[in-house]
Amino acid sequence: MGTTATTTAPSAADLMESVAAVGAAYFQDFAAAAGRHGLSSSQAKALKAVQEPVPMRALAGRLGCDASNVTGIVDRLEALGLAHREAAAGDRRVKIVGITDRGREVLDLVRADMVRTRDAFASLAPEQRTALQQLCDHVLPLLAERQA
Amino acid sequence: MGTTATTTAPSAADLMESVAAVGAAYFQDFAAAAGRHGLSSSQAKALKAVQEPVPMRALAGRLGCDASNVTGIVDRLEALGLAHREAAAGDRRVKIVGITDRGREVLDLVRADMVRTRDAFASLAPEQRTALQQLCDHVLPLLAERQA
DNA sequence: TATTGTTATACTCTATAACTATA
DNA sequence: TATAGTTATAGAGTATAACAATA
Repeated sequence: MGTTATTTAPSAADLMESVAAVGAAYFQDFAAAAGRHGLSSSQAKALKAVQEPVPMRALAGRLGCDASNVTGIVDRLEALGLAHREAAAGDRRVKIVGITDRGREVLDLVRADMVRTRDAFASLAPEQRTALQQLCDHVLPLLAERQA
Repeated sequence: MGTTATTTAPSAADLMESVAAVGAAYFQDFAAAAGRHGLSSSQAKALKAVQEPVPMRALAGRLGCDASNVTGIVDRLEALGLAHREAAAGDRRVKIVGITDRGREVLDLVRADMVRTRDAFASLAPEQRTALQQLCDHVLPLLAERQA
């Protein structure tokens, strides 16, 4: 147990299960925190995605859903005073979605409210945090390859 | 760059962002693979959760949703011939959900179809896979603490 | 013609509350 | 009375197809 060589490396399939479990737990915490501040997880995800202004179409891409959904999601964020739409300068077809000051506040509250997640990662030693960050950085571009 | 000491360890907050990105990419791949086999991501998640028989109530707990939702989800899985309900032996109120042979087949097909994810994790060296597995094992019980 | 955003439609997921049948 | 599962209802997310305005 003291040496790393005694353990057999897990298969990619086993690793997928563990990462799935971590991802699921993360999103459960995220959704719960968002809910405590009156947001669905889709709304909170969208709010995160518009911290810099983004056209509706591009937002759909970031959220991984059809463009037609984004209309409703942004409608509700706008009704809550958390986001706003502006006509684009160059092309009058496109609308740019931005976050309001209140939106930024709520987003910070949601982040601050993810206690379980923060505690879990804070419990890692600095070298472990660095290692995990590097693993994420390695894996992410491969995972996020623009799918068909 | 050759020594680990030159890099400052990332904060818990930064790590959360990276892990969120990995988790989101994973679930996008999962949902796409499920969709190619005619399942919504909730249905696929439920199918994974009933590989060993589970009472309806417990399934709701695993899926992190209200018990009333599970009725519809299992209805649809049953209509597809992928799951089945049985009355419990001891308590006639509870129904046990199980997976069918066809359900297992479809689940395997979905897993096999997650090409991006498998490739991403397969690209890690054995020591990296071991390290990631250990980090998941450390973090998961803290993340998954039964929330209120 | 092609593209952006929207609308219309239909289905799924979701929670809340009320109901039933057991316990 | 308490619990397991269901049903009823309403709101939100989702994709597809069709549409208006603009390019």
